[in-house]
Order: sequence, then structure tokens, then C-alpha cells
Amino acid sequence: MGRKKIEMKLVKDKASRQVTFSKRRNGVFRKANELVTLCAAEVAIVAFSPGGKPFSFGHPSVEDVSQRFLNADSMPKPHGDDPKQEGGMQELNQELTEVLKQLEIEKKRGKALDKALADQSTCIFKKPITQLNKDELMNLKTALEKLHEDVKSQVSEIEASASLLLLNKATEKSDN
Amino acid sequence: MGRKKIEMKLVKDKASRQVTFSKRRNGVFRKANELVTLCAAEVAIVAFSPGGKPFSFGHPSVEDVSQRFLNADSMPKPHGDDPKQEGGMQELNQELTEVLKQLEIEKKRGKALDKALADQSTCIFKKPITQLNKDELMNLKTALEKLHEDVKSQVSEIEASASLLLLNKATEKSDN
DNA sequence: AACTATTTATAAGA
DNA sequence: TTCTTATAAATAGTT
Repeated sequence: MGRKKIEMKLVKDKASRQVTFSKRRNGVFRKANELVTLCAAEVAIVAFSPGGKPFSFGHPSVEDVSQRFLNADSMPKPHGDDPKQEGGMQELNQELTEVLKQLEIEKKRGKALDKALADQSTCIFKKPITQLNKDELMNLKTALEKLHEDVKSQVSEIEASASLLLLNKATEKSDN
Repeated sequence: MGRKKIEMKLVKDKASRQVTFSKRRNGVFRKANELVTLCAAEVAIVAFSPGGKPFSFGHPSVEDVSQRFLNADSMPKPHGDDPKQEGGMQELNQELTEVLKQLEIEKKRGKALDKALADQSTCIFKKPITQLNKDELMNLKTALEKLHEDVKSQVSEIEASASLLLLNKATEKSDN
């Protein structure tokens, strides 16, 4: 759908491929969200870009849907694991997921702060306030916006990988 | 996209809702498949119909993509790879303990960086306050207000896209 | 399941 | 990256 019809095969140019991925990933996530809204469905999506970055969409959450998928899947064949152990595992899994999330968030926050410090050492702030002109204020603004963007993308990365911990454990189990 | 535009809210009629789900689920899966083909991406989707039936799409497979998410990012295991990845209680406990340790380390680092940043920031206010005249104070006030507005608008932009497209409730839970 | 009038997604281009 | 726009593709209502 666009100016021209494209062949359904790998986009050769690497840059174009990344652009296509970004646009279409948004499209898929938007469609998934519409499906959720219109039909009261539950959907979880995880995806890797060609560059290897993780992305996710989930309603009510990737964790919840994964959980449900596991339960629905393992019900037909309830043989195997000791139910007592399974219950404990589940809780452990959730706890691990939660802690992993916090860990990654702390790590990313650390990186962000490192950047902020580095930016400050260039020190717009150290100048006398009377010398701050419009350009310098704009530089400040740009720096803060960049920081903010970094944090935003890092957070979505964290959520993607943290959420997947559970899905992974879940699908492993449903294979047995 | 059809004879008429529809509101983006729950389809009331149950039968219509099921039909819409079937059509749109196919649409989402088709789009996901195109994403895989065009971009050499890896995608996994799990969905539940309004009737509670599970559906899935995965390339190379739901399991593989999940696995990759985990391995790609947050695998803080100090020892070598464990290809078997049994997921037993014992191992999970070890992993939890390990991650908790790292969490503590990262939190400390974060606090230290916060302090360093705060120290540097105070230089703004230490400097020329006594030299500021009324006009200069007004300029400063205006600049800060502008900055504040910019940050605010970016935050609401993020919140909007988060609830519309990508992220889930997990976001709300992840603040310390 | 098919059919289309429309709406929506998006490939190129800026 | 974001926006614009011409065109391809998805789909709501209908049969």
C-alpha cells in the first residue's frame, strides 16, 4: 500500500529495511490494539527488528496473555509435573520477572544519568546566568529531549525482554 | 476500511464481534508474516478470541522468538550457557538471588549518580543570583517555564502512544 | 465465504 | 526521524 506495489520478499537495502520494519511494526501493533478494543480479545506480541532490538505489545499485558496461553495449553494434558511444584514455580517466575524488570530499569537509569552528567560537564550551567542566550537555552532543551528519548526507548526495550521471561518459561513447559 | 467507518469501541453484537475478530485476526497475522518476510524480523503473537479460544503465530516459532528475547538482553547468569534451560525451582532460586544482588548494586550506583548530578546542578543557583536584575529574573522564569512545557508535552505524548499502541500496565508498576 | 464501496495503511519522496 | 501524498491493501456491510 503505497506509491508502488512492492514484492513480498526481503528488502535488500538495510536502511530501507529498518524503515519498513519501524512503520510496519507500528502497523501491526496498531491493528492488534484495534482487535483488543473492538473484540475484547487478549493479545500479546513480541518482535525482533532486523537489527536485533526487541519490541512488545500486550493487552492486558504480555505476562497475562502468556500466562493464560500456558494454562489453556497445559490443560489438555495435565500429566507430568507435580502441581505443588508448579504453583511454586509460577510464583517464582513472577518474582524473577518483576525483579529483572527493576534491575534493568535501574541499569538504564544509571546509563541515562551517566549521559546527563557528561552533558553537564560541558556545562552550560556553569556560565553566569546573565550570559545564557537563546541558543544556549535551545541547546539545553535539545539535550534534555535527547535524554528523554533515550530513556523512553530503553524502557520499552526493558519491558519487552522482561515480559518475555515469563513467556519463555511458559512455552518451555507447554512443550513437555 | 469498509462500507462505513466504525467507532473504535467494543462491537456490541456478539456474532458480529466474532466475525470481526476472525477477519482482523487474519489481518494481524498476515501483517506479521509480511513483517517477517520483508524485514527478516522475528515475531511471535498469542491471541485469545472473545470466546476464549487461543490462536498463535510465530516465526521461526513462538518458542524460538521468546528464547531469543531472553538470551539477547537480560541474562545476568555469571556461569556459562545452560542449553537445557530446565527452569527448575533450584535454578530459578539461584537466578533470583543473583539478580537481587545486581539490583542492589545498580540501585547504589543510581543513588551515587543522583547525588553527583544534584551537586553539579546547584552550581546554577550558586553563581550570579545576587547580580540578577528584574529583567534577568523574568527571562530566567520564562525560559524555565518553556522548558517545563516542553517536558510536559513530551510526557503526555509518550503516555498517549503508550496506551494507544505499545505498552501495558507494567509501566505503572515499575516505579521505585 | 464472496463481493465492493470505502476507509486505512503505507512506499516514496521531502 | 517525521510529514505528506499517491496508491495499494484491508475490511464493514451486504449477499
